[in-house]
Amino acid sequence: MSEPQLRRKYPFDQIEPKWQRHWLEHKTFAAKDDTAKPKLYVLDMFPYPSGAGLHVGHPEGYTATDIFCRYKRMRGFNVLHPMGWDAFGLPAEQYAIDTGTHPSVTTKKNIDTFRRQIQMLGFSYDWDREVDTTDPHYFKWTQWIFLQLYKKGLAYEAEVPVWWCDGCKAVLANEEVNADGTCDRKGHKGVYRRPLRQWILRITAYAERLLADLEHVNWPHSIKEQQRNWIGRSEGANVEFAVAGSDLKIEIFTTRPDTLFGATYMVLAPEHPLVDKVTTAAQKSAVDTYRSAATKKSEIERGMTDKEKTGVFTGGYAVNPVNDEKIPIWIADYVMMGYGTGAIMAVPAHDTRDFEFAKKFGLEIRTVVQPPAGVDPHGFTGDGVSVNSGPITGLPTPEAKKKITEWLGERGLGEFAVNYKLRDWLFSRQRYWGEPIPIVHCAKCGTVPVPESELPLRLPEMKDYSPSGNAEPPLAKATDWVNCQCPQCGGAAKRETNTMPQWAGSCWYYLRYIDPKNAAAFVAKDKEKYWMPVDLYVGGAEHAVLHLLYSRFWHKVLFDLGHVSTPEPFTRLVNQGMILGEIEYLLFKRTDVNGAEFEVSASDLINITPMNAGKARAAAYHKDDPNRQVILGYPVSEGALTRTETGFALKDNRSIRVHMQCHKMSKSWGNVINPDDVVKEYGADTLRLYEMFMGPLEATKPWSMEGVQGIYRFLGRVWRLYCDEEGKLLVNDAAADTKLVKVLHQTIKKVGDDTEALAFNTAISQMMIFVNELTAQESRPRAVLEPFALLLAPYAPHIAEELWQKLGHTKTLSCEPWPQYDESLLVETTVQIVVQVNGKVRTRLDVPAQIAKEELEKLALAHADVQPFLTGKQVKKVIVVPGKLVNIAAA
RNA sequence: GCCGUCGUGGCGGAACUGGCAGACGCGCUGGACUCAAAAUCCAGUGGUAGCGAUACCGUGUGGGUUCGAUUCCCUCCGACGGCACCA
Repeated sequence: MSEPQLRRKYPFDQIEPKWQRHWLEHKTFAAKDDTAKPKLYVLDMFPYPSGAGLHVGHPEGYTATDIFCRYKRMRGFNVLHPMGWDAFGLPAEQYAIDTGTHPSVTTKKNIDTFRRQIQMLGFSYDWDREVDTTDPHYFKWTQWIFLQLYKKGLAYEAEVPVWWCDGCKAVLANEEVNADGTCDRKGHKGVYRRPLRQWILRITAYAERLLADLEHVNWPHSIKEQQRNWIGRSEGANVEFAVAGSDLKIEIFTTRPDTLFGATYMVLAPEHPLVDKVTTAAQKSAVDTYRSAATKKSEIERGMTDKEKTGVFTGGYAVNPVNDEKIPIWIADYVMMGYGTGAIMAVPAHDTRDFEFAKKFGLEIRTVVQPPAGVDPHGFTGDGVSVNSGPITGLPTPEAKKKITEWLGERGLGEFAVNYKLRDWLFSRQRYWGEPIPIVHCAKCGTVPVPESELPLRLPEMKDYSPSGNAEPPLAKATDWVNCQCPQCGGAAKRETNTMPQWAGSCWYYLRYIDPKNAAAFVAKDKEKYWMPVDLYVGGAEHAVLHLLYSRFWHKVLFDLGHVSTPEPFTRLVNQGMILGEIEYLLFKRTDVNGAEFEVSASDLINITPMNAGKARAAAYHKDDPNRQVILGYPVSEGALTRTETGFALKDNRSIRVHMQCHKMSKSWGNVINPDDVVKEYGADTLRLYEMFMGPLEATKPWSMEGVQGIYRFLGRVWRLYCDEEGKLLVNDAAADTKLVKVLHQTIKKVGDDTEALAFNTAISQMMIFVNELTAQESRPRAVLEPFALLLAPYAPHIAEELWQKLGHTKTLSCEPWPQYDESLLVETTVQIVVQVNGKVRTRLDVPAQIAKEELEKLALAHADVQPFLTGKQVKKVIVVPGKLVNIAAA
């Protein structure tokens, strides 16, 4: 591949560095805090500068926003488009532990690489606003915001069971634990619960607003839905059950208070504090055994074993407040301590879980909701009509809920309640490379915030950052740093040794860009007011519930404190889709007992599962093999294949079908495309344009090197429209013919409309149509080529600038106004009308655009190609859509 | 299991509020240029039948609404993403 250097179709290797330098030196894209122009704040999710460098996924979103920004500048907007680094985090620290290099050194190096790579793509960032979350001038304000939260009572310490990851030797947030019990960051398996003193942010206090305000943002439906699910609001009632023979009360939460009359037992979570008190002597050993087994399992393991329900009777009884019936109290691990009150009333007739449990343990199942006719009431969880339910008998479910809640309220037995799945945010990490939490622990004064005047609180220099493994953060070893004076009483005190999680710095970075050098405030009020909110935010969907929920939370706190002027930070959010590796073809082979290999047609396989072991890329079973012997699939080159009616098959043996697949780019799949290589071979403009041409921004799509070459050819053709092989200008002042002018104006309209709508792929195809049209012509009129350079500029800015300069302009085209199209030129004088008979196209008519309906109908009916389809039939109806078609309904 | 998104040629994908399905690109086929190749340019390219004009079929499946459905409604199938004993 790399031997004969591809002949340059145009000198991108000279043009691109030239213009990148020009833009940087002239600060072409510096945003001015200029209130006269309409503002536009376009934000990219800033990257974590990993050692691996830029990935082709990064430029996808960055190119999209860059095109939008460049376009909007030409439309007269004052655009803020910044970039920075989310640079705290584990990999740099891990690297430090492995090599002894200080994380700040690694971080700086990685940032330099990322900056170089990003600048090499010609993005129009305002580099004077670059931020770095590890810069003390930046994290000073991260710490400051933490103190505002602390002062508002939104940050607190607690000894709580937390997710501990043996692999990372650190606590994970709920959000960092995968559903299968592994760590989200590294996939480590040893993740379990352990109690630890933690800093926690009271995000639950904002649950209602975080949910409600989703109504007001223009975000993808799926992201909003994910946030709603994560917050998990549900309405119901808290109800108190007395414990029989004692003064104890057990509070439960239910979303179905209307089924209270069907409660035949109660379940406590094994960790519930009242378990000991309700357990009878006879049941004590059984309960203890069950409980210790349950605590050994993590909450995730419990969730995963979605098989048999388990539980133990405590021996105690509760009294159902609605009918004074005694019901047994059980403990079972299908009830979680972390949700609601950790206790439930069990209504086996109308709750799936309770139903299963009751069946297993032979507990009473009592129907209290009558389902619609024909539905089995046992295990019916939908809405119906209450039966056998005292005061609410006969009421439909929604009314029954309301009425019984009122009834409980009047008697002091319960009340309306709202519950959330959302838990408070575990905010501390037992690691070195993060923002120190600006808190001092004093024996006399307790927890004391570091005075704001002493911020930033820097990390101490350390030689050994390795975590001790016993949950003692590495900072504890920096005794000179830890031992300090209490800011309040002046006595001996110790600093907090936990650090903040990586999410902290990214919670507010979009605010710092607005005023990145301000030493007196995290952002000046007037500037904040001018630039906020962010008009467009583009990034990956993987941040749906983490970063995006956390930053909304912080923003709302800052809003309540009067520091920012908008309740939501990001007006519009767009997720760019993932770029997958190239499509590969797999040939499946089976080995028989003698070791001979047989090729197997993919059409005979089931359960084809991608895998990566040795050379094999997928595993499958033969559809007729009851023994399920594993058959492996190996990559095969496209050249060995041929097309058949049913798909791709081997050239040599057409009965052997191959399987097509593609997956996420990753080192292990060996399908990673490095942007550096693409830029070197084809140039940045090609990379930008290709990534936008692949498909809709939001879609997941596979990489194709041939597609890159197609774009490269296109840019070569663009270049040759303007100049010859020696670079001599071909453009002349000859008049453009009307057809060309028309295509130009169509292109101006479509590229403008599509860019506005972020439909970059179709904008590019329109530019291709324009170039194809012009290539077919002899003349090269300036009147169409000049505006075209401007249209191309947001997409392929380097080549556009160079051509603009060749056309004789001395200033950058970045500030030129966007070309205007002339509506009158787009109007067709004659149009082609489709004539259908019963919905099928039978002929086409070229007619004047203004033709009368009746005239058109007459022409259509009389047409020679139409007549044969009408003979022997009666015309029932004729539909005429002006400018489009005539449809004759005949029978 | 629940929630969400989506199924269009050989491939990536177009198609405004229901109105010519397959724009544009890739790939492939043929041609021009060349000693030859690369590059470039031109032409063709959903399937089936036919020399042909043309005809029939065709937007995951089955149905419905409509003069007309890739688009709207219902059923089922499949893919992807998220959540997962949340009371």
